[in-house]
Amino acid sequence: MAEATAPPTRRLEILSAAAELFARRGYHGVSIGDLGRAVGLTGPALYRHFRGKEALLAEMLLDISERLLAEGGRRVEAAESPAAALDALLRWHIDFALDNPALITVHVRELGNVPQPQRREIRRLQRAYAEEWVKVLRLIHPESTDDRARSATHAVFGLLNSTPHSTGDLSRDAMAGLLHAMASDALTGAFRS
Amino acid sequence: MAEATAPPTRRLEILSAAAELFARRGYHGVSIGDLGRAVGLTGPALYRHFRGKEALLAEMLLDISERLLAEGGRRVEAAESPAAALDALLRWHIDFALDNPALITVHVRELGNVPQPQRREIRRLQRAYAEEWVKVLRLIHPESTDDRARSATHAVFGLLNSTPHSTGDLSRDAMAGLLHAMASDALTGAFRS
DNA sequence: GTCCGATGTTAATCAACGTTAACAGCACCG
DNA sequence: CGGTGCTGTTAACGTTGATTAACATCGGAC
Repeated sequence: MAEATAPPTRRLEILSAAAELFARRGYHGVSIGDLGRAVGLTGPALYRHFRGKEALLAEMLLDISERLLAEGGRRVEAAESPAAALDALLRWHIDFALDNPALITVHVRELGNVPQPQRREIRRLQRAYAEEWVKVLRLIHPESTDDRARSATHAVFGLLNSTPHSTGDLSRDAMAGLLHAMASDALTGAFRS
Repeated sequence: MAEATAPPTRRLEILSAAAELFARRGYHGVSIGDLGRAVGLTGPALYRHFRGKEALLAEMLLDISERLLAEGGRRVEAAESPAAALDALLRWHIDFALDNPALITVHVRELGNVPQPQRREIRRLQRAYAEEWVKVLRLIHPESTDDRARSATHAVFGLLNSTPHSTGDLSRDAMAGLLHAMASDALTGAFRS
């Protein structure tokens, strides 16, 4: 009873459905059976594609962290000034959050459920991504401190990542503009002594 | 083997420990046994104080929502101008978040695990609290829209509630000041057309 | 045409969990 | 004193869940 189409799309299809379910009900609130059903399979079928539930989550978070860091770093390097770099980071993060609300939610909430070997690596990537922001902020505000820049960065992440909880009152473009304006101003406010 | 002290403190003690555990590992990641152990009891002992695990969570979220709304409303009424009201809301929310990081985390993440009769009530309270912010923002920016004010409010909640994820680089006072500055500026940025 | 690897399925296993039952000590009231 | 709640405990129950085993199908390589 295999589907006519059995491409390597399956893994991605499962990851995508899992992101949605994990975001809505939490990692422990979703069973392997739920996951399978979401893509038209039975639970055990997932073991043909992933080592287990934890491995699935780990791969999901690893992928998100890598994408955030890679593209973030790319845009910073391409920028011609610290201010432009910050703007590029802002736009990248906003686009990612608006395009992948479920991924952002899981990324923020479920790290604690990833087993240790991979948990470390994900944390490393998350930290490296945050440090991109810190680095740029320190170039713009050399008179401040790393600690302040780090706290401001996390606060802005909180602001931008809150998107998934917004019930979509605004259009995507309006929301992107709003978040950009708010985050920009928050970041200048963070360094006004 | 009852403790010498068996005051009604027990309920609060359990709720407090539960908040900490739920915040760290998520509702489904904490067992009744874990909960009991955290206060020096066995799992089944909890049923002397709560109807069940869901009821415990419900009571916790209900209490948080009520406190946020009650004190928020009080401060708004006591304020002499919309600007002062906004400032009061800001300070109240920041104080609450910094003093109760675990509660804030659970409040944001675990609504979905509350069973239906009480879920509705909690949502109602959360909405009412957010509408306090919206109301004040609309007084300050009558030319804007409710939708915009609502989205801005949720974004600011995200910013302020991100505190628990900050690894405490700054002192409490420094953090409070930083959050206040960032949120204030974010909210003016939200309405600059 | 046959064989094989990839991809499914159903049935079985084993642990964990929420909850309830049965029982015990303690404080306090008469 | 004797009883009666209140608050614990341990043992037992039933369910659910992750994982594995055993078995089926299909498409393509030879």
